[in-house]
Amino acid sequence: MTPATENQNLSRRERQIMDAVYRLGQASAQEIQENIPAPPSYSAVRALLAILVDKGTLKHERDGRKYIYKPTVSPDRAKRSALKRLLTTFYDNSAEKLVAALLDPEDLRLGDREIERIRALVNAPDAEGEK
Amino acid sequence: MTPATENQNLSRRERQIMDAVYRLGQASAQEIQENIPAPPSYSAVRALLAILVDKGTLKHERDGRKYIYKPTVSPDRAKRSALKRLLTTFYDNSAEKLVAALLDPEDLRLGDREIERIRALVNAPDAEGEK
DNA sequence: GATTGGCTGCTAATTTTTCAGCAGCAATTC
DNA sequence: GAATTGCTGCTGAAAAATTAGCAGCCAATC
Repeated sequence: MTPATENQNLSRRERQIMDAVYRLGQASAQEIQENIPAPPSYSAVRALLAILVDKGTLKHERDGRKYIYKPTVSPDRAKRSALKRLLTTFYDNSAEKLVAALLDPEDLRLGDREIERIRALVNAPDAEGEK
Repeated sequence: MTPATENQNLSRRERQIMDAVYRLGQASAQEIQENIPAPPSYSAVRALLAILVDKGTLKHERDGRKYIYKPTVSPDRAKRSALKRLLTTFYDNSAEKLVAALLDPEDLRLGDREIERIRALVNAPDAEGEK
């Protein structure tokens, strides 16, 4: 009876919608539609949203006359879960490999600033007391 | 005309199978079945595999009498793509935030060893020449 | 107070996904 | 050389996902 932490069982469209919501933090049906690659009709989006609310992965609040949708799982938990999944699927559960990829200019092009900030982060004496 | 880099259009089962293949590097139908959470019948797995080969996201090679399945997209490209997706969906496109999450003991519990290696990696003078 | 705009809830139908079963084939075992 | 084992290819059917359309409601506008 795992709660909504179960991301695995979402359909393609459902997943797209969840991604959009996570990206936006929260959003109206219309905003969500605008944030999906090749979006279906507005009405289809709303149908999917209703399904997701029913499944318990999204909740909605009234904002004036419209609904604003938010994930039921806290962004933090969702991030953590996605990060772990990435690690196990692609990086052999090695944080080191992931960081290496992050630094690899073939992969991403980080600015010197960003690298500097990462360096500071990692070198901080309390690399575990943080947050 | 993006090639098989397009991960987005896979169904739930297809996605599960691809994840298993990426995790394993390469695998037989049977191994794949064993690596899926609540797997369908062997025969269903093979049906899905055939679809994926047809879609061009997997290729197979004979190994003796059986097939070994591999992604058509190189693991490197797949990793990069997944990493970027994680960044944009959950970390606001900030590598720094991602590293912070990596170091956060709430998220992962990295060993001191691992942290040390990451530190070395980041501090390497050629934080961009690295491969 | 009638009209318009933007949103909801619901429904039915099409399309896609998912599944299991069957026949065939080659190697291995007896 | 017959039987067994483990795999492939194919097919039809059930289940799930995806879609668009319609009616209703509330508030703002004229």
